[in-house]
Amino acid sequence: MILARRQLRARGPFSTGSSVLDVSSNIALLWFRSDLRLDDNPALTAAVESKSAVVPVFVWCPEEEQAWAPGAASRWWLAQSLRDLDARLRAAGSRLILARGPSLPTLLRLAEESGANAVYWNRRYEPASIARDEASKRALTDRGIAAHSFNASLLFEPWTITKSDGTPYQVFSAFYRACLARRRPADPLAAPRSLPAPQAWPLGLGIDALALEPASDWTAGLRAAWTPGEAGAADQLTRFLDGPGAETYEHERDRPDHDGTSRLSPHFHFGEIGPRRLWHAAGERIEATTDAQLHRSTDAWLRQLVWREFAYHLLYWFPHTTNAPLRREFATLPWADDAAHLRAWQRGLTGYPIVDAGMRQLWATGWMHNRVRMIVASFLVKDLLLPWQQGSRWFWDTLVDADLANNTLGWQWTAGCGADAAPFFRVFNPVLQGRKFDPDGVYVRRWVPELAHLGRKWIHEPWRAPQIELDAAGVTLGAGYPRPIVAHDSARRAALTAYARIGARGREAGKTRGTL
DNA sequence: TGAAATGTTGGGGCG
DNA sequence: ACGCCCCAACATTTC
Repeated sequence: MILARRQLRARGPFSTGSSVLDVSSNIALLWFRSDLRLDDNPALTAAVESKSAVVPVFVWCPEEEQAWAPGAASRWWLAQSLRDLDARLRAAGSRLILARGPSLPTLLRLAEESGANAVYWNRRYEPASIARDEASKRALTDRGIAAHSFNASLLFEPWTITKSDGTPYQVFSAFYRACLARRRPADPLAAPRSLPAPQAWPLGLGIDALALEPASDWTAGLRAAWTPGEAGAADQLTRFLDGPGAETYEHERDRPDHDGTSRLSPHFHFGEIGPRRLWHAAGERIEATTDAQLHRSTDAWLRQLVWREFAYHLLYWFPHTTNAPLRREFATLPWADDAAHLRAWQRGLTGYPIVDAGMRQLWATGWMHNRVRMIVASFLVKDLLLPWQQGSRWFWDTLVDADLANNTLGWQWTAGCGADAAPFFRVFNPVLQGRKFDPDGVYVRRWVPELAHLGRKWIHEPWRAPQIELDAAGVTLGAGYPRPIVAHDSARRAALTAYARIGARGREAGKTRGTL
């Protein structure tokens, strides 16, 4: 701390930074990855407390994510978030050094240039990241550079929660109970006021050199919808905790026509806010009130937070599930191969208004309401019988909150092929779901302007509307707005038939195993 | 975090 | 008044 203050003073307006008194000459790299915040950042706090000068670095290397390099929307967010992080670091007397990967050689170069003898980072849990980080830790240590890693992004790291026989949980409710039975997560750490700067900064790139943002600017919708960065995350949390949605979250979160969700998912993905901060805020709220509904609502969103933990748990223990079903027998399901159907789904031209509204919200804003994600996912997998991997790939490329663990869990849940998955016979009816969760059609009209003048009675099934109503609303089915690309009732029956065959095979296999 | 099919019940119209 | 039928509303089962 003393060192920090001394250096801050030395970095006054007339200082070049080279006159800093340097006693110990300990220098630490702080390797930012998906923890783009100063608040509750254990690696950052540890680096500062180690009495080292701190060199914050971010290394861009999508190749190391293997098949799952960030998509365009995610890269846009990353660029904004890195700018924000750099600004916050500058306010604390530091700055962010940007570099292009591969990570390990880049860290070694930066360590050499800055004279660092330690690297601090917060752990990631994707299979490729784990392998990369373990190799990096070994290589750094071999070269006499200390490597320290921490947990910033989970309440409970995946290997700390197992059943009594040591195997991972595969059922959410049991996992949830096990989490609640734990000692409560540590309190969040405060952001350091200042970061001790080194005498000289290593060479870094400008953000444009990382080419994160698209060449042609289609990001107006993203910019209108989001404020990436730590302050944006904090604002969003405040809005959510204090806003009218807070006490009614339990039900409001299912209403895409309202604003009842936290909309924190992209902030979470990039680590602009951590789960301990949210857990802590929830705890304070529960202690401060006796309102039963507020309790239930708070429980409901902590439950959502634990779903996120469950997703990381599953990804850690079953890393192949990003591409292949956890329940192997689902690989043999007779999936369709229909490029036109896939394209109609992607573009929001299926003829089912709630599905199309969701897909267009995704395309325009990089985000989709969670209830609608379930509806469009069910439609792709059950109505179109297209492989869930095609859906997860599209979400990956278009979501600003694209997250390997959450995306994998969500799609395997929908397809019924994952841990604690939806039962195969659960097929969402897009008309009923629309009526139930967007009863006035406000959400549909917002994202499907062709239907803007259609009344609430037919808004979720325009193909059944009397011609006179369609004319009055200026809707021309088949031209302005498509007719349904499949009939839901027959599509549903076809899916049940296909899935039932898998079910029979699964039971057969189970019987066989049982007799062995 | 579903929906359809099927079963049950009870009120009211009506002969 | 009574029994029969219809059917809405709700409950249960099934996919």
